[in-house]
Amino acid sequence: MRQSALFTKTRREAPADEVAKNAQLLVRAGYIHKEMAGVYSYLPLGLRTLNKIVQIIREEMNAIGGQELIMTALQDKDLWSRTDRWDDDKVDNWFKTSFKSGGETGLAITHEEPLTRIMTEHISSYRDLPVYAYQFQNKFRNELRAKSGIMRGKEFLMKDLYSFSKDDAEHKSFYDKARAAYLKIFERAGVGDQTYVTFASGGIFSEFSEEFQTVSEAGEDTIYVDEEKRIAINKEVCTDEALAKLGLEKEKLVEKKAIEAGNTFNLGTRFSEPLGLLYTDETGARKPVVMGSYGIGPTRLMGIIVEVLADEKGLVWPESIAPFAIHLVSLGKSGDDISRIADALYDDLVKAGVEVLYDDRDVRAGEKFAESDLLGIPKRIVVGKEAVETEIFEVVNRATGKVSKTPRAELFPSEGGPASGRV
RNA sequence: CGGGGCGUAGUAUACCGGUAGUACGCUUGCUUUGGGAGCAAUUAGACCGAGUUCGAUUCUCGGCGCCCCGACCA
Repeated sequence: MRQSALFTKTRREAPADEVAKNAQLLVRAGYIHKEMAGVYSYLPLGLRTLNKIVQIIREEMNAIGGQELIMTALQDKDLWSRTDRWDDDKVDNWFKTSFKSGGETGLAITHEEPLTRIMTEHISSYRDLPVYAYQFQNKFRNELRAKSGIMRGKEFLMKDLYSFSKDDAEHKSFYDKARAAYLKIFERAGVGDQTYVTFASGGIFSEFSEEFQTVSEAGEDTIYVDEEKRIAINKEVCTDEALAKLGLEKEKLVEKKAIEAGNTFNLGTRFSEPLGLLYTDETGARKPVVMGSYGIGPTRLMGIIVEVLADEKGLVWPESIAPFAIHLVSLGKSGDDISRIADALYDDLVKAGVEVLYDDRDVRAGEKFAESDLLGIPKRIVVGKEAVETEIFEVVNRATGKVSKTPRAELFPSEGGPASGRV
């Protein structure tokens, strides 16, 4: 895309009402717009980035047998009353509203109840199990205090997958697959090294749940990490008893600040029993379905990646989730030789299937470079006088700052091998 | 929800009981052209309501909104 056609602008100064690094940089770079406290819109660059994250998650969920659907935001009060999760005493962060025709509704905080009910129409025999279903959907949580930019909002995108299994053994087998898939997602999103499976409170469902915690100073949680085993335990549940149960030694643990990037729960029959999700087994006996739920917030993950990878110049995206693979920066003026070379390179890169943001504006070089750094696209190709004379282009790696001189032909994805710059 | 702070141009900020200044941006002209350049001109502003006062953007109260600490965080 030509940058001259991009409607968003960058800002030199951070907004006065944001303290979190992720929100400051994303607003400055024009990726997001703050609508209200804890409520953000995703502008073209932000949406492209978010969609990359969503697609990685989708691929990994599909790979373990997940089937994608989408449920409603508006929720049925009666349904939630049946699992005792409607009253504000029980769940205090509902956004509730009413129908003009009478009766209450609420905006979904999560989707165990509606999906369990849906499954009662589709699961009746052991032959129908297991089933794995997931969605990407905006969740609404009426937080008393939104904070940390896009990492803890009142409206945010969530990937939630639910598993429906015959028994604990079948559930456990899938649960382990889901854990592995989650680790792969964080790996692909560029924060694998910093992300640990972390034992945490299971809330009202189970003794423990597993959180996926990404180490960062911006984190709200404190975890104790065992670097060797690459697992951690949340401070909230870190007792001698828990450590013994998990086989962790106190001396080997290192305290870190971390952000919860994902969470998986063993739900057992907490929802299937009250909502009547039963199946008939081989012997003709009626049994409740064993459930699990698995959440990752793509918008939060986007914030985490900013927190972990950004530097003093601005955003730094891994290739896998950057809004564009290449930032092509022309230092020419429209109509001159430099511009013609840059235009031709842009056209050829697009034809080759490379996602390019082309800074074709008549703006000074310094401003273009500063903006390019802020936007955080992994590779910058600079077209200056040298390129006109030699067909050799300057390629700058945003993360490392390394500059390399590259002949035109090598700017294109190679046949067969790993495509450089291709996404 | 407890405590604290703050609302001034598109953005970031300053001063003041006598209707507001700066920087960036925007628009225009000239210069400049590999790290947010320079000069000049232009454009544009006191969250809402009530009160005190001759006069309120400034003081008081209420509302709304935003931020921070804590609590909370299926």
